[in-house]
Amino acid sequence: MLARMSTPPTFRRLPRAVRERQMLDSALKVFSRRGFHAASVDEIAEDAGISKPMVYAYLGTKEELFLACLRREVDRLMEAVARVVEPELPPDEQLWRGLRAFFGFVGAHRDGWLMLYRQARGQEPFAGETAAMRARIVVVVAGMLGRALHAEGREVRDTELEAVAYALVGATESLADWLAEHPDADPDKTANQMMNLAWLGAGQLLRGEVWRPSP
Amino acid sequence: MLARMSTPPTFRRLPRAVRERQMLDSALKVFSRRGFHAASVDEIAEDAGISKPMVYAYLGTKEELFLACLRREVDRLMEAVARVVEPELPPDEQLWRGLRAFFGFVGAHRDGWLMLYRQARGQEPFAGETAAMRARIVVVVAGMLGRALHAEGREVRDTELEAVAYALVGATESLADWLAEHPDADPDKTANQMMNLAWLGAGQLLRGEVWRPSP
DNA sequence: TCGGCAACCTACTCGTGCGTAACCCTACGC
DNA sequence: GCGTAGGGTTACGCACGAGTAGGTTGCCGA
Repeated sequence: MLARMSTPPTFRRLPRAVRERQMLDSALKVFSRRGFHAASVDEIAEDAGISKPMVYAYLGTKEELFLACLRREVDRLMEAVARVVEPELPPDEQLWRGLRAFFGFVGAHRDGWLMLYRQARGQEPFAGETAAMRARIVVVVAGMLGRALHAEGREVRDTELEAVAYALVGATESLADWLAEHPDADPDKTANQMMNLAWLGAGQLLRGEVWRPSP
Repeated sequence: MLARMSTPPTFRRLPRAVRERQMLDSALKVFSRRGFHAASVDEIAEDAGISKPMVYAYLGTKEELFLACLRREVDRLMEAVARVVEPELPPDEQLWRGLRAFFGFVGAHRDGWLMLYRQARGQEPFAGETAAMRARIVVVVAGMLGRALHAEGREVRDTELEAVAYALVGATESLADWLAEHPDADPDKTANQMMNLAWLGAGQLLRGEVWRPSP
């Protein structure tokens, strides 16, 4: 049985680099849906169209595979944002471009976003990786806000600034999550909504206006 | 070896209700740190000071145990918020009280928050449970904003309102997460910051002010 | 005081899934 | 044409952990 079909090289031997990409693609697909523990290396190998020992030969243990996959997504996301945010631009334009790139990435790479946001947090060996990424982003956002306010002649305490940045990053992630679950939604429109909330809301807040507890 | 110590009833037999509480407490502790899959029923049983078959006898399978644990935390959180948010209050006062209760809960029940936020999302059998809770909260927040704006004579499209509510819930969660990792921080102060961001930011935004893409 | 129920245990079975040993086969350089 | 390196496989060892069978002990009411 299984006599050779008329096209012998249907199951081609492929160079290592190509196979590694395929494996990482499959790993992303499976890990992002199931999470680290519920995913099995067998399933990833099958999805990639090769057998399990190849995965171990090329990418190492399951943990290393998850990390390689995670790092690739972190790099893709950071690179997509960094490419459009030029340092000479005014802060609001930087934020706007960054948000567009971010939501664009989430819209185009649902799995990558789920990997970063849903799976890599909490699971202990990997939580630090995303936490570090988040921290970098928070610092960048806080910097933008700080510079924008400085340009208007206002100074705000760093801890205050960082808390606002933290909240804005969270709001952005939340909308990204919403976007990931509404594939027909428009990333640019979402970016616009977030930009409004960030620029008007945080700006006015940091400018000194406050809501008073007892009316 | 291990001859009976001088205090025979040190390891007391306890009524079922008490044991179940202890088990759920231990389950929360272990699940919130390790996640569903990495946690073992043996570890939970050991932490609770009993043996594994007791867990199965009282709370059922591992999945049912996780669900019972999760539902208890959902109920606690919702109850803590519902207790202070009286429907007759003006919307801003409702939001303020709700935020205080929420951050208070997170500060006092770190594990409960991690269970809800980090572990129960993404892991497939349970994701729906927290998603439903989130959805309820988003609707409530959107309702508050809508009523507040209505009182000022403004109407905003429901989708717009929901997106803003989604972002605010995300911002709140993000600050809660920050709070959970800074045990010395003050929940009330965090609630105040979030209140400012929500009330000033979202309010002004929904009132019609926009940031324009090209300056 | 004595049955019996309910709390609790030890000691298994058995499936699942990571990681590997030991092999095959084809293309390409020489 | 032939050896070898590298792409590929099957089939297994082995550990860990969910879930259970079956027994033991203490408490409480009649």
